[in-house]
Amino acid sequence: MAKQADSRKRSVRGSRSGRPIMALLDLLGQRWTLRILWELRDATLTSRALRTACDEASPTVLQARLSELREAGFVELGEGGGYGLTPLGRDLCETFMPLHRFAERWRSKSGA
Amino acid sequence: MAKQADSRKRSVRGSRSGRPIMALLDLLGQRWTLRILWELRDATLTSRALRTACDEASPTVLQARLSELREAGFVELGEGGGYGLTPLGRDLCETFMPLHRFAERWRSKSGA
DNA sequence: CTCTCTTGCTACATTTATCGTAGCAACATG
DNA sequence: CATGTTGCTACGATAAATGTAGCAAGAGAG
Repeated sequence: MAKQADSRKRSVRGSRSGRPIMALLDLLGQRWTLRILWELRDATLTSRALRTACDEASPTVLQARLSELREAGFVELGEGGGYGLTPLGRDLCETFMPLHRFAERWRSKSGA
Repeated sequence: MAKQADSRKRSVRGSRSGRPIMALLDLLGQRWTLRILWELRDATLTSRALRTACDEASPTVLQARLSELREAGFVELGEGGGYGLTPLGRDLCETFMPLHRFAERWRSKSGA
């Protein structure tokens, strides 16, 4: 039940414009994808630990996302078990790490 | 049919951890949210122009996302019509603008 | 006023994605 | 052998997205 051969060319769903930014936006715009990358940002987690970290999300989606992220080359399954970011995945994580700071600023805008 | 009073406190769905980064990740992790922000990054678009830009996504979801993004304070509807980014929204866009560069690098990793 | 075109926005039936529970085989420890 | 991990999957129930159609309000033309 292989999902797709290459998520860099054949985009995740919807917009198949060919532009890599769209494929990336599509991939990240799926539920739990951003969250998974975030939780893996500085730790290697087993599938079950990841599930716990992700608010007990259903393993069905988690596995699906994990497969896509592995295909994309962002996440890998270590030999002794446990998921972790690849160098490329870590690079991607760095890219939207400023989101954390922004989120704090965002709350203070009107949330109290 | 107001969705929620404040997406900074009452998270979009699923994970209600209270941490603003989670609320933000949840909001951005919904279909079309990232895309909408991206398409609005340097242009004010009417709802229909946005729909065209977003690969003819259904107006139902687009309106829903637009409402959420307006509540979040990222997007606003101009007086003469047309959606645009607020200063805060522009700020958020800047945050993941490096994603574009990353996407290009990503493709070149093994895509050809 | 009427006809036309655009704006933002919505209804509703169909399709797709996600949830939640349960369970599998493989491997290890005792 | 039993117990407890690991990654991963099946499947019915529920929530979300799609696609088509259409609404009221406003602007401009005749």
